[in-house]
Amino acid sequence: MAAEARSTTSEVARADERLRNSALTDDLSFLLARANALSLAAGNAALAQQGLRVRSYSVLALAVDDTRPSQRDLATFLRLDPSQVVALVDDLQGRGLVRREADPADRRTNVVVATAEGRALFAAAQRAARQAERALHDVITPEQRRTLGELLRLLAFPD
Amino acid sequence: MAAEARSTTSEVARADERLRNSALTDDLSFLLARANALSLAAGNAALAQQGLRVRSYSVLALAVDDTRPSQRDLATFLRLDPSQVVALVDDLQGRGLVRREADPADRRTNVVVATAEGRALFAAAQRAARQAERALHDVITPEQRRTLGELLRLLAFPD
DNA sequence: GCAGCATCATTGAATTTGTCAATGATTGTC
DNA sequence: GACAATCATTGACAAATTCAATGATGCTGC
Repeated sequence: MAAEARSTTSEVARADERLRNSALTDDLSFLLARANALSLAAGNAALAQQGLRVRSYSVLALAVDDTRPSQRDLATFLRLDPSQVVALVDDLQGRGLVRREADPADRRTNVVVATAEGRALFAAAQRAARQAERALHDVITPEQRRTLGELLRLLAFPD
Repeated sequence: MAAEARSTTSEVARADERLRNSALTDDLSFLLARANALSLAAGNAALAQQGLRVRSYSVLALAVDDTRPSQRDLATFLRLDPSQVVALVDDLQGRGLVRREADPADRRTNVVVATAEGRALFAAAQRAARQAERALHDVITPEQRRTLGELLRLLAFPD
């Protein structure tokens, strides 16, 4: 019979309930971190079928655009160390998804561009990513999604 | 004498500008990730003076509350692997900031509670964290901050 | 022109974070 | 009282983060 165990489903739920009333829950940073963790997990799961992770997907996305970013540009924009970009581009290039092209204007830099295969894979990956994102975000209305995007953009790109 | 180099300040800014118009910028997941990266960096910097990181700060925050969470509760709530919680609590306990207490109702679990020192340190850390957060978030109005909090809560705790 | 400083990509190392499997102690179930 | 499940813990490994050093190239000022 034992005293009511705290590990019962209802008890665990109650513990979670209690924690949700903690001070942390008013902390934008915490909410940001938790929402991001969920989003990242869902994204990685959705992209796994294309052999991508959120990281490499982001690099590929920028390579697919006609922006011709240098590796430095990618590092700055994605908030990565330049050495991480080397590894990411190495991987994508090794799979024939992107190319490093010489920049005629500056021979120090590599411009990263997607190959045809890269574009094709990205198209499929984007569909998977969008679907996963939609599933995650259908707890809020499209209107709220727009608002959220605007607010996050302000935080993510404070000028 | 050399064609206009792309590494000029204005050129880098232009590259960044171009990237900001990329498809990624419409991606809530990406914005979430970037905003979180900034927030995390600022948080860790602010908490460094107390010898804390965002991680350990979060654990301490929940231990300071009178919620008496088990380590499993902390893992679930913070989306950490239970083994990570072990390391975090080990560290905090080693510094005398928290205690593991036996749960009379279930001898398998440890309840994590803050010591007096832990509470004192947390108070200082919270001030530092709030100040850093304020600096980060003063690009949006208090009203927007409230809205953002509500929306993030929906994403972070989808029930 | 060229000397000195800055920037880019790259390598390598150290640290932190994320993920998983296995284990002993305990608990709940039947 | 046997059996499955849960908790904390350990250990191993992959991924991500951070930092310093380096060779090639570009820029600045003289």
